[in-house]
Amino acid sequence: MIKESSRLREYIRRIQRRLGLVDENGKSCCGITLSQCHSLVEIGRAGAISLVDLATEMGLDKSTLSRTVENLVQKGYAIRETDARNRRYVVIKLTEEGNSLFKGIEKGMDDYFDKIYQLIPEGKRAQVLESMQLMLEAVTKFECCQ
Amino acid sequence: MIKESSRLREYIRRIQRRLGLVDENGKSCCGITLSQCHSLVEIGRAGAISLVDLATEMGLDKSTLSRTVENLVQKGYAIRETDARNRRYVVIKLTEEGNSLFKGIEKGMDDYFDKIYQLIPEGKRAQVLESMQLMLEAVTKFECCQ
DNA sequence: ATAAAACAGTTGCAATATGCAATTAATATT
DNA sequence: AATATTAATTGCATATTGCAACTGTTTTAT
Repeated sequence: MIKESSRLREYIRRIQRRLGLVDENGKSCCGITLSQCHSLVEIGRAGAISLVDLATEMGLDKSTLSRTVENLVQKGYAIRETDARNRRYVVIKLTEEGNSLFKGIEKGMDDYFDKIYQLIPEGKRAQVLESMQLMLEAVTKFECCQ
Repeated sequence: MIKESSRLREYIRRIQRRLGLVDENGKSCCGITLSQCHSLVEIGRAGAISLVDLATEMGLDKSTLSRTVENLVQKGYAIRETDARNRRYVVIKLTEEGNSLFKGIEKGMDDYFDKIYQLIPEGKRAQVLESMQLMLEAVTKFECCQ
């Protein structure tokens, strides 16, 4: 007999793998790498963000993000300005072009999740949604209280 | 009003991020890299596997896996033998030491998911489990039928 | 007020990961 | 028997990542 928590683990493992593939596919259409894509989306969501905040948000070293942002700037998708109120900070934003790329990525992901959602039996959708929320709460609780 | 599929997307996004952190922590205690850890677990689960099968299973190029396996061999966690029945193949297996590392990783992950499962309200656990299964079915269906 | 500490960001360095293409060796096909 | 296919390895190029050192800016402490 298999433990229920093991079943949970296995489901999540497989879902993660599938979603990883989606991520990979998304990459190829952007003309940017996956890391750059992730950074771009974070910047787009934030609107404007400093380097350390971006690094913290993404769980990566600031040096890594410094370079990734540099790449996005090179490609014309982002700009860096020094923060007038505190000149240690840079304010990272998307350019027009970066913003439309961001919107495109967001739309692509939304479309994907629309389709996924439709593939869940209609009578089960609300339950799945609630369950994902419960799942998120569980993993979040674990983080802070372990 | 936020679309339900967008809520789904956001939940999954955050869960993924949390689980990624777990993965990262798991890494540091192993003395091996995350990629090596993933490969080791795949080999451990398979018992014995060829390089191409491993690469296919993990969705990576066989050259990448060739090197990762080489690293695991170097560290004494895996062995490569040529398959007697078809000498083009190598049979990749874990050594004693690799196997106990594998078991340790599996145990760590199982313990983690046990705790997560306990953090889900008792009356909701069965529902969450069923929902994860439905979610997996949905993303799998999308893959094959899109 | 000035010296020291803390902080944000960048850059040099090293390790790892990854895919493609070419190569080698073994097996299957014609 | 010759050719094609397949499994694995290796050379090459690129990307990712973190740590540590360094610069410039702001905050804190004396």
